[in-house]
Amino acid sequence: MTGNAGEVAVAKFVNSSVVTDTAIPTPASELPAAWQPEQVEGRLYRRWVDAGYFTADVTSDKPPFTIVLPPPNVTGSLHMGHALDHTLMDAMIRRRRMQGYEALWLPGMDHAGIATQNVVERMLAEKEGLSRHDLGREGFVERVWEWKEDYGGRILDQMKRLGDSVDWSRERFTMDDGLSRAVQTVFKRMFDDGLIYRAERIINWCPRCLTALSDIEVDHSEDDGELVSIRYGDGENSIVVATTRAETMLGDTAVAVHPDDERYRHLVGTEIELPLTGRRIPIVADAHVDPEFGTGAVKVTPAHDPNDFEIGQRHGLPNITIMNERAVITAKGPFEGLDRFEARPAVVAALREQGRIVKEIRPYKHSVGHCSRCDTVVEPRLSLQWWVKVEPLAKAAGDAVRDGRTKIHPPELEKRYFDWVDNMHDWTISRQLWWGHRIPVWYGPDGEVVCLGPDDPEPGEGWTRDPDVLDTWFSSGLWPISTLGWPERTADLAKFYPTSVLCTGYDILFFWVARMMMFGLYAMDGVQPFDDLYLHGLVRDASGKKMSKSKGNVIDPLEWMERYGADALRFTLARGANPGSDQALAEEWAQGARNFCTKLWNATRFALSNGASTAIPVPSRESLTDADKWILDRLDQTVSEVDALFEDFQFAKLSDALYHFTWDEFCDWYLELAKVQIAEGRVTETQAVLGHVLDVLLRLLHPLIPFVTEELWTAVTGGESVMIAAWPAVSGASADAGAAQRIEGLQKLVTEIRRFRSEQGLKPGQKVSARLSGMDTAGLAAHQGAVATLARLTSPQDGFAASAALEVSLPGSAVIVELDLSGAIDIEAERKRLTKDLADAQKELAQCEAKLNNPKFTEKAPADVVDKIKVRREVALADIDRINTRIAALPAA
RNA sequence: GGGCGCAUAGCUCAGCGGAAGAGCACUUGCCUUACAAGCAAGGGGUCGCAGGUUCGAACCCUGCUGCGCCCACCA
Repeated sequence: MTGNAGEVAVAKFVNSSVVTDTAIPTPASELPAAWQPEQVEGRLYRRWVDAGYFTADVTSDKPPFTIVLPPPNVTGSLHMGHALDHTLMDAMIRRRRMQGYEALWLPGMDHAGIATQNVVERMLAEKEGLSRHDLGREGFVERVWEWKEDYGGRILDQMKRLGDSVDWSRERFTMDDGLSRAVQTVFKRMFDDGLIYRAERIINWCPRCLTALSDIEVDHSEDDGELVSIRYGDGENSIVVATTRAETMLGDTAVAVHPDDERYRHLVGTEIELPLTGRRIPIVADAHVDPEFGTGAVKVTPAHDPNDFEIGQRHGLPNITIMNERAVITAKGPFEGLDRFEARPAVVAALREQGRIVKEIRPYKHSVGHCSRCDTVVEPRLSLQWWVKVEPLAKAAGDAVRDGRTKIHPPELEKRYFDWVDNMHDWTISRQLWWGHRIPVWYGPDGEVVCLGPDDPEPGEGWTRDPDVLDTWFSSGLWPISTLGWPERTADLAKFYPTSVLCTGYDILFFWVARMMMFGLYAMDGVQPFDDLYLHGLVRDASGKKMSKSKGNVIDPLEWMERYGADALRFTLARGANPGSDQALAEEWAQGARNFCTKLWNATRFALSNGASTAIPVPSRESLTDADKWILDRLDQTVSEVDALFEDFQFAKLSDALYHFTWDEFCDWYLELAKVQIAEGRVTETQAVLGHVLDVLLRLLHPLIPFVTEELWTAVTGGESVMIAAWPAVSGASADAGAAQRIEGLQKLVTEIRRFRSEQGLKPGQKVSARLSGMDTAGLAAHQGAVATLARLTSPQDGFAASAALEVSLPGSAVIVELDLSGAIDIEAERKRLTKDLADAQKELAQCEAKLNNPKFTEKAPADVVDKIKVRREVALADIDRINTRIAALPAA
């Protein structure tokens, strides 16, 4: 029965029935009466770290299994999303480690450009009244590093609370020397390959952060605004345009209409006067204009709108910038110096005074972009920035998934991935910040532009370096390769790349995952950065709403860990993790998981107090009882089920399988049957089976709930650590169907008797005298004692007088239970019970007959289905017969 | 404007062509010598609505309704 995995754990005891002086299992009395995680978790975690269990050995011959931790922001702290993410990764890593892989889980942090710069700027302003400009670039960056040392990375300590078995010896930071080297190297290579270029275009600009933003750093929301229709020009040749941003009309350089629009055909090519400015602007025809929308005429502001910019390019229009970087109007005239939101009503008022406002819709709901870091309304701005030409990179990223080198789980999300990589725009990578990787480009006195690699000497006098830094996602995108030492061909890179699984929430598929794919494939000559991409859902509150600070429904994982333990939090999250779908989280769930840990604790403690031990060899199969064989077979089935579910990233289902095996089968039935076996004198054999089942079960549970299993497993086996024990393997023994059927029969019999007792109002503890017949034919002769104990029956004595009886139908037979209740039974309760059973049986019969009387069913349905229905009909008929007999035997009311 | 997903027990969710399931909540009885963070027994669902395919539909198809999410350059 013991698989090869089990033998590792048991090996040191097998040859001695007498426990020797080496590794004596902890006596049960030494386990505290209750599982108190807060007193144990920290100690266990330190022991694991000190023992070096988390450290991956690059020189080992074991096959590699690698996960890189999605680097949390240096400013961040652990939230439920991390807790879920980390729980799943840790479970995978721990299992692989136990399976004999060289498992590497690589941790680290992201420097989080804008977020960190904002945090430090705010702190400087509050504490010292200083702006970053007061300190200057170098001084400020120095202060950010100081901040990072003092306050950054709190999340790393919080990860230890969760039990993350990450390799701390390999911890990285996106701004450390090695990773900066990787950034500069890849930048230079892409620059040389023409994949990075500089261009003046309309970008998303945050007037508060004063930097460019990429498309994904902009959040869109439906906001209340206004739609104002303005008449340009006068008389016959006037034209009406509509806008939500009236202030931008100061920068208009044309009005556009659709080329096929009859209404305006005569105006195309003419000029019209732009109000308030006196400038004359052309009317152009452009297919981009939707003739159905509004008046079918559009004002064109090339310097302040991406569409207008394109129209401007097509028609050679000038770009007139009318705002500065803080979105303050710079156009000469009465509006100069006004903020864009002050200028808007002012412009409208001025136009109204001239009678040029034709229509005003207010409020007008439309989509408005906001800075994802500070929520300021983004301003499209014409500016010179650095770009990544994504087309070839994105194509490779798509192909890696298309040809199966990287598999996405769940596959439903593939489409989203393809939609993204197949339609990606070029990526703005320059940021007007100080905190980040500075762009390695220098400008010479005569307009030269030079990109340098990390080992190139810097140019001398007269050259200046580009002041901008790179988008944070640029360095995050390199994470799977840079953390392993790229661009050096390190041993780590050779052994651990490509990484095995990338595990993260589907919400950052585009932000991060697509970028890692592009960079990984590019830098590693077409080798994908990960084999499997597992995307889990988001953690929501109890009613399924997204957690957010403003809603006040954020749950702090640390609080739950304090209240219920890290294992309980982990089990709760794993149990809710169905692939691709979000999970709701209520505190009761965590209580349930805590209860599960307690149950496991008590069961193990009880087994140990009865001498459960892995030091005793499990008896040969022939000498096992039905109960032993049943629980060992079920354990075996659970091992293969859990394994298959792990391979398929089905964390909710495997958690559920383990929960039910532990509670419903091992605790509720096997432990009770084991008590009987021990009482009947079958001591060492039962102790061996108990020890073995616990050994395997605790190893199976360890990836999910590492702390409690470590504490219990070392007590049961005397082994060093369950972390380094072998992962359970299927035994290979074929399951004993007969034993399983007999145990199921026993369960049904006991449950029916308990039900009868409950309905008769008998106290659970009260013993009842009873006579069982038909046990032999049912194959339950050996289980007489167990049934009696579990159903609280005593043998009939002299003077036994059956006052009630029930029949329990089992496959192929029935057991009759006659009970002496020493007095009147509750006839009405009994009648009610039998009537309900009768109704159930009759309903069953009716369903079967309806099918069997339908010739189409008997002709077309497969034979095995028809046979099954026939058997069900026979059982129902027999049940009805028995129940009717019982009802007839009841005294009249 | 496109695309995707979801509607199953009071709540949160599995099941996705052959007897309606789990956890929590609920009812009843129990401190029965591992566990009251527990034990035992029990109640509860015409599987969103309307059609269709099939011997058979929660499950497949069509339409509808109601939610949710993603993408997009709707002035």
